Amino acid sequence: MSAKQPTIKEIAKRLNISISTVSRALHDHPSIGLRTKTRVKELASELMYEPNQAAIFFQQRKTFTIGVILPFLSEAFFSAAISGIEDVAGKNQYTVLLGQSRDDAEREKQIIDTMKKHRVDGLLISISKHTTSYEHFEMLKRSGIPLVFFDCIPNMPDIHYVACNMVSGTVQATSFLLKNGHRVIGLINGPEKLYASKQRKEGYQIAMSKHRLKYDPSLIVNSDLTKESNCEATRQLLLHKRKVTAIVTFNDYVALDAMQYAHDQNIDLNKDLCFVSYANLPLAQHLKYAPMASVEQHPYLQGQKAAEMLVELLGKKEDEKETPGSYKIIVDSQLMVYNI
Amino acid sequence: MSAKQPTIKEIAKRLNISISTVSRALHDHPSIGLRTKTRVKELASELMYEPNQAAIFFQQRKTFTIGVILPFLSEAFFSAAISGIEDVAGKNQYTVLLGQSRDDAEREKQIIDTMKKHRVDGLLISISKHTTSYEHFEMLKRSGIPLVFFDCIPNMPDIHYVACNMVSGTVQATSFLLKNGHRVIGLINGPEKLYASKQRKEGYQIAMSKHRLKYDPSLIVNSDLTKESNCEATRQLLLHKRKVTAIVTFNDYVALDAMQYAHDQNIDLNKDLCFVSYANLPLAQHLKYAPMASVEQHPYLQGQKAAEMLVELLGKKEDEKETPGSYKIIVDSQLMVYNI
DNA sequence: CCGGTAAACACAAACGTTTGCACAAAAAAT
DNA sequence: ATTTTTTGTGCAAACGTTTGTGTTTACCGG
Repeated sequence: MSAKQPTIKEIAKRLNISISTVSRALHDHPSIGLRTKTRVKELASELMYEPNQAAIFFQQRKTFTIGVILPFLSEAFFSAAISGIEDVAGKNQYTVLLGQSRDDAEREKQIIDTMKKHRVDGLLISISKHTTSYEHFEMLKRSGIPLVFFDCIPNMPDIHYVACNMVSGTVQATSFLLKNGHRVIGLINGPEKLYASKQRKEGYQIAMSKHRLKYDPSLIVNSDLTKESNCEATRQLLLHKRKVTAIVTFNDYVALDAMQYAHDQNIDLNKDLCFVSYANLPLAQHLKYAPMASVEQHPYLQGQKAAEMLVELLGKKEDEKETPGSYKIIVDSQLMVYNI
Repeated sequence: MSAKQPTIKEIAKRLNISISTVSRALHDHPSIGLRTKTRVKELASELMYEPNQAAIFFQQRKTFTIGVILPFLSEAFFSAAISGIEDVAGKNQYTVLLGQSRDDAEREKQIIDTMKKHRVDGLLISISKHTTSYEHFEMLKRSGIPLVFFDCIPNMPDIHYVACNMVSGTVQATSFLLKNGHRVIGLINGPEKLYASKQRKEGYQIAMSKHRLKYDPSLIVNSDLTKESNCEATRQLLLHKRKVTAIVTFNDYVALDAMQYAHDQNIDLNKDLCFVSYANLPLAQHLKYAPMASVEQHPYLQGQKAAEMLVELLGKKEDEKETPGSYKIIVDSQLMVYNI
């Protein structure tokens, strides 16, 4: 059946010309006569010749492959982000190698190894929330593999990244509640050490001071984002000495747990207790209890930007001169208010 | 900085031995003395030598890469499936190249081309719902690239695939409603030509005849799965001359639209009108109106099985002898009843 | 008619690895 | 002491391309 793939050599032999001539003919090299060019091209398409990319990758020391490592594709944010990545990758002749870390630092490291083995040209990473050591990232940098972080970025100097401005998003979210008359607003934040958590906290504080309200640290509770932890955090806020009338949650999933918990405590949602969160889940309209508003983080856009950045880095790699600076892009977040 | 990757040649030179010896030493070839073996290995790890996979891929005519093409990662089903795929791929030293067809036949074809260019060893495909021509699949087969379909499979002879038995799932779903006293049950099905639709229809009929009820074709309506179409289908069923008290829907997303529409018509859900569907969305518990039950299709398992099948095919490829038969695996579906 | 130039092509090296085969030295068998 | 076997290495080809540097032929102006 499948007569093994014809090679450039085969074509050369049949046409009684040299391999190099065939190669150049196929690439429209100027130093090849029109006659031979057409002869070569005709035979090539007749034999259904396709260049052996493996050989080319090898020869050019480039695989035209970019690795993408992220925690979970099941999170809407990431599946949207990877679509953005895929699109710009495809436009630039790159293809994407996928790896899910499942929020496991060990797995993440392992995936990085595999990707390195596979000689990806560059890497796009949203780090797992349990990644504490950045050794493997440094290692990659040392091997000269360009790295662009997105969404969840490590606390390292001189890295390229695109992230979302969660500060402004949180200011918007909190201000929205303040404008609606709420004065005692809780914040269920993520793990304390997470950069994303810091930003939310900062945004919360800014919004408060903007409205000349004094910042009450006890209104912020941290959750490790498990269902239990989310409920516990909600419980704490509900038990707060001041009557909390609104809560900003780390993301929509946290909001769901919190709202369910509150509902189970016979609290009238979106009346006695309002929620605002992050992510803008696509199913929001179908949810039993949806938050009043959610901060859109434009995952597709972030994916696009990150991929574009990487492609650019890969391009300039040829110039050999590494510009010492690092690229940073901050995508603005945006509060989406639901009218239910 | 990054002194360019050390090669096997470099090691050979430093140790004053031949390249082949180094290669064999690193592979624990029996014909290499213990002394040299350790010497080689020590220097290798000292230089942080890593084999150039690109060269190896080229040399072995194998990339240890499998391509995965599916419609949308944003659908929970597929993100679960790809996790299964990734897991078994990783266990077998394969890595996965991703492509989303977005239910666009043209895109699908293009992705296949790219993957072929990248010389993937094999392909895992869930075809787009708009794919009508199977020419590109045939072409792949002719080039000797093993192909395994999963979930959404084309109507072609001699293909390898793993799919879910939607017939039995539908029998279960319909029987569940019948047992709960419903007698006039509607079915909002997908596009008529889809294999998945045929199976659901068949299951519906079987359940009916099992319960000695006569099959009423007008109780089955087709939808193209857009929101409008879903609502229109619901409308038709609600206007049916017989009073429909339960509806089986093509999947959870259809159910959501249908339930919303019904609710807007002031119908008391899960009382005057019950729903059962497919997919078992993870967010089901948080939904405003969830179906009473949903058929679980075990996407992770399907992904696993499909990947395992492909890996096996890739393994036996070496024996060159193509066994003419084709592999088929049918995963059983299972009705999950929610207790709300 | 000669030197020069341009056009069209061929040669060969290189990319890094694996692997069949040949070969030497040492060990074992005769 | 000679032959055979074992053990350890080296040589070189092969995988399919690209590309720098020759080499040939033909044409041109002078």
